[in-house]
Amino acid sequence: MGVEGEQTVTRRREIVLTSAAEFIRSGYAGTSMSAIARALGMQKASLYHHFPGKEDLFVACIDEAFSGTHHRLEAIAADRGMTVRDRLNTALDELYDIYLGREMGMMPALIAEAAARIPSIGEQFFDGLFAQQDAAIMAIIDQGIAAGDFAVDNRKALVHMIFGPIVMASMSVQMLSGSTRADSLLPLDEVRQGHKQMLMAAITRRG
Amino acid sequence: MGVEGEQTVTRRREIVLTSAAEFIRSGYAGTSMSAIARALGMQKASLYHHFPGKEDLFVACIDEAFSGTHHRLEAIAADRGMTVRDRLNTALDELYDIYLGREMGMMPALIAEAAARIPSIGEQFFDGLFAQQDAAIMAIIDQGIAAGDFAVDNRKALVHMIFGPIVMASMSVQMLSGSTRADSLLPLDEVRQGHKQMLMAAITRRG
DNA sequence: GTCTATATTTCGATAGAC
DNA sequence: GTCTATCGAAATATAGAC
Repeated sequence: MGVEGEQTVTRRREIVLTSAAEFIRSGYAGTSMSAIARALGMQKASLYHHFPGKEDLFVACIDEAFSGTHHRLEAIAADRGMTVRDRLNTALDELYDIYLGREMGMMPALIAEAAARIPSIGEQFFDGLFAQQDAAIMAIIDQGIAAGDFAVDNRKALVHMIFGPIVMASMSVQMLSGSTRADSLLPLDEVRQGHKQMLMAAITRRG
Repeated sequence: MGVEGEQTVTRRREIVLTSAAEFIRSGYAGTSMSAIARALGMQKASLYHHFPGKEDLFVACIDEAFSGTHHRLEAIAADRGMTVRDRLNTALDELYDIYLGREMGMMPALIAEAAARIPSIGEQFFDGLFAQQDAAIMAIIDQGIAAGDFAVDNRKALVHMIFGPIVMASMSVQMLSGSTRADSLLPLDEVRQGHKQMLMAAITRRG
């Protein structure tokens, strides 16, 4: 691949990252192609040269947001230099860092919103990229079950108890983005530590 | 209050309920005043006779969605005909029925989206109507703590572990609204029962 | 690959008759 | 209280020069 090809890839990725930030802040319908072009410092027509339309650009944003996370979780699951409990703890920290650091927790809400306009998008990502993240986390928990450390009654519910509070924290951050009292109303570190501790307690095998 | 007044109240409530359903399905920016008027079988100009603008109509939808829930939870907390565990269990069922029955779990996502356009809305409802629901649930849990049945380390995290999975389930329903495999991909009853059991286990005092 | 200019539709909101 | 008609702005998307 030559220099031009690499630059094209970089440019495309730059567009996707900027677009994702705009979608996260203003929603799918609330983000215009003009606003994205403005944030990139380019003209709207130039944006349409890289992506055929708004829907395609949005799908690219979802792929970008979730594909990387999936692989990072799998790398943690494969790291046998840690105990299973440490692997799970590291994976949960990774999820919090990614979901809150880039406000990626708004993505499920965005997809739910866009699903009314782009029918295929909902099932495609619930059963695709979401399922991959679920599987990566559950793989670590299955390691703990095999080792006799963990016990899980309801796997589907556990997934919701892992991702639900993280997604809700991200939405709350967005909700309070214009508030000066955001830090006191939503103590993120406290919620994060408490969430991790309650999760660990919930799956730790007793006896 | 005369007949005309009552009809006006009813008409206003009818508009709010229909609007809320439209906002939930298509998002704040994605829902036009024309679409709401069409769903009501009236003209757009008639809609503007009842509400001065889209923002005011949206705020009315949020109030309608959350004010009733708050009072129903408080009624459960005050019912001493049940054990504390049964009160909490009933309150959680009430939350699931309301949040999933009317897809009210999309409201936090809607408010997060609208917060970028209506700056006051985020803090107002996080610190207002949300906080009232949190307090109503925590009041029941505090009854259990006082009775020696429950023990809670991190109250903020517990609130996220109660509402997070419910909100996420509601968003997933929206996400899969166009899917024929929704029931198998998202077994709502299974998730609900598992969530309740894990919550109960997490706050039950041991020893 | 980026630009200016524009086509077409839809948006929130209003005026005024009835 | 509901309607028809309409305004100005902004939306997605395209045409075509450079």
